[in-house]
Amino acid sequence: MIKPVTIKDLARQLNISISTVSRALRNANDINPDTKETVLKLARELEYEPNFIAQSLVKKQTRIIGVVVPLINSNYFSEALSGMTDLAIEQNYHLMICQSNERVDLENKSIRKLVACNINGLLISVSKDTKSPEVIREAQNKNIPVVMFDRIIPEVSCTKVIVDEYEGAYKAVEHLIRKGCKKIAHIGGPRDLSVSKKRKQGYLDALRDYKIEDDPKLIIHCKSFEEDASNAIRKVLAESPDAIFCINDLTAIMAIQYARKKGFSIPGDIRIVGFNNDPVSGVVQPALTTVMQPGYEVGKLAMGVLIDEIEKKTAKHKLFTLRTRLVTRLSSR
Amino acid sequence: MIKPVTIKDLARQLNISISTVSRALRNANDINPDTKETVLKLARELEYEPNFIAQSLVKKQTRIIGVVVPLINSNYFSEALSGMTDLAIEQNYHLMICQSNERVDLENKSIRKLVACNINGLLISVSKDTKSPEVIREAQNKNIPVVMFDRIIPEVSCTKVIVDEYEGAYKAVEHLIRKGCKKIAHIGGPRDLSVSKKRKQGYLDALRDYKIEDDPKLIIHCKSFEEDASNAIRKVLAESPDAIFCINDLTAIMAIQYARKKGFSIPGDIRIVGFNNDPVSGVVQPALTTVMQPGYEVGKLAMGVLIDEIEKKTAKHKLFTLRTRLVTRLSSR
DNA sequence: CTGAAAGCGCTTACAG
DNA sequence: CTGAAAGCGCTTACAG
Repeated sequence: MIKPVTIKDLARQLNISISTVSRALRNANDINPDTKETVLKLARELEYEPNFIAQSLVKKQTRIIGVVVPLINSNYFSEALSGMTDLAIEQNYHLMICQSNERVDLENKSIRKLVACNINGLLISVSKDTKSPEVIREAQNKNIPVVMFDRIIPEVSCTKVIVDEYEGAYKAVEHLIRKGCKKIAHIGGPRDLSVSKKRKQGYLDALRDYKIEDDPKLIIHCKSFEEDASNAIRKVLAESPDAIFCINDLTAIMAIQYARKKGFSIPGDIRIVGFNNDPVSGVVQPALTTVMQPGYEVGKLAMGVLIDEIEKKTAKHKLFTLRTRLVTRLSSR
Repeated sequence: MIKPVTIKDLARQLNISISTVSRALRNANDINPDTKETVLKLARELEYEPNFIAQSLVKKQTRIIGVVVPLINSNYFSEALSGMTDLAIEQNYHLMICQSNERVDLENKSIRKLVACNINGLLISVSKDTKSPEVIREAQNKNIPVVMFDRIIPEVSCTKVIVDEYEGAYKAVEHLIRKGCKKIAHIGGPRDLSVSKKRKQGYLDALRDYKIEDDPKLIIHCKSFEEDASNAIRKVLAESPDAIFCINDLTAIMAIQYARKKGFSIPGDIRIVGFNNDPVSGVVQPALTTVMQPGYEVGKLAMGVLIDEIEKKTAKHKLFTLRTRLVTRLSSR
């Protein structure tokens, strides 16, 4: 094991003080150019590398940004992480990424660990069950800028970056209306999730704006995203709608398959629209019309505003809302 | 701005020395149980968190592990990252994740940055174009254990974790043969990628073992994964095969759709098998038979062996090969 | 069992 | 311009 070269080694060999070496290394202005040159030369020869940890300790600045997401392995979050990572490396920041696996306890543990690592900023998208802002506030109280994205909670006052789900849903339903649909059903998500509420509101408002009365029988909530969908689809089909706006692509695809099995043609008898623009939506038959959320951009923007807050020490606590894009495919033509 | 609680604060409030506080905190054995209890109680009350940076400096151990992947936003890699993250947090390690975006220069830049952060270990899956092991060796020369996974290169001597692609391909083709297929085509990937070679070899060996002669006209390589597929599919179909083994799921799905458009029934006329078990493979019509690669397990295992090397300072440079699983679905029934 | 002291590698007022 | 000194928050021999 070779011991790394330190400023002490340089100082000793040159017979000068470590303060001077330090100044030469970080290109201070109050130093004799010749001295500086000598130091730099030796540093190069010995392949001196400053110890990042020691620097962090004294400067109380690590350039590490902590990221907590519910899960890494999701198309949306991995896109967001991708955007964050690209910007971070460009700006010379380092990322520590944790996943909560949708568990509040692991989420809190991760945040605390990150804080203990002296992160300079925190980027977080909370788990489904996170209600309490306590641990995030702990971080803020330690003067760590926090930016929330996607899964935000109102209790935390900080800059937030989200996607305009409401508008996305509105556009999707408007599109169906313009195609001539009059009886548009909605398969929603868990009732109290903010995502579900916003998408449903977009649906309701689009109907209202086009003078279509909403019918409670056409609206079914799933208790979870995975389990209930087929049940919901069965119920909704019994009401013979001419279109279904689904909470996400997976649900929409299940709806398509169920409807086809029952002899309906898509989009002939029923038009179907999903949400997310999952890679899968482009390859199913028929290809699924869906609402694209700009995950990469969300990540990049969130990272950008966080870095701003870290460097300018400004905390405006703004809300950034990115727009969605309707991706029209065969399932609604 | 609240300054974080330090052991000094604890010591002052309890009127004992910082050495004692330190010992209580790290559960040393030469400490009075009562003293320890008091310290821990106060620590809990004040929400004391040890300063990682300070600990790292004195222990010369950061517990940070650097990870470099070609891209985060891929089903396979995000699964692997997920496995790594889960194990890392359990073992009290921290992850710094970078993506190379398949660019050798960014890959090298990331590795160097990670090394400057005093990472204790490096986990890497190289970009498509990485040929030279130089920068990885730089890390090894600084005594940083390196584990490669998935995209490995032979020039680096280190522990490696991969999936048995060969066997996966073999099993897929064997399955087709057992279904009675005699004329099995293969749409391969870029010719010189190790993935492509191994999967093709599995294909060839399965044919040979079952006394089916291979026919060069039934084997088409795509120059890239994205562009060439449709072209390849057209050519292959012209040879009227009774099955196609595709390099990945996306190609397989394109093949299914093209074949159906041409009036073939799947699996009636042609059986089709993909590779990866992408989430999409379960939802397309017909559902796609494919080879599942255990991404999460690869990540977890790679992290596990890396931590072993870090802690036990052993470097056996073993090769770990995880097995695939054939997921049989409608497209090959 | 406990405390005083040295030290991890670096930065930065403060004097000179 | 340069050096001595204090300090970042912690650990760990060493004495007692």
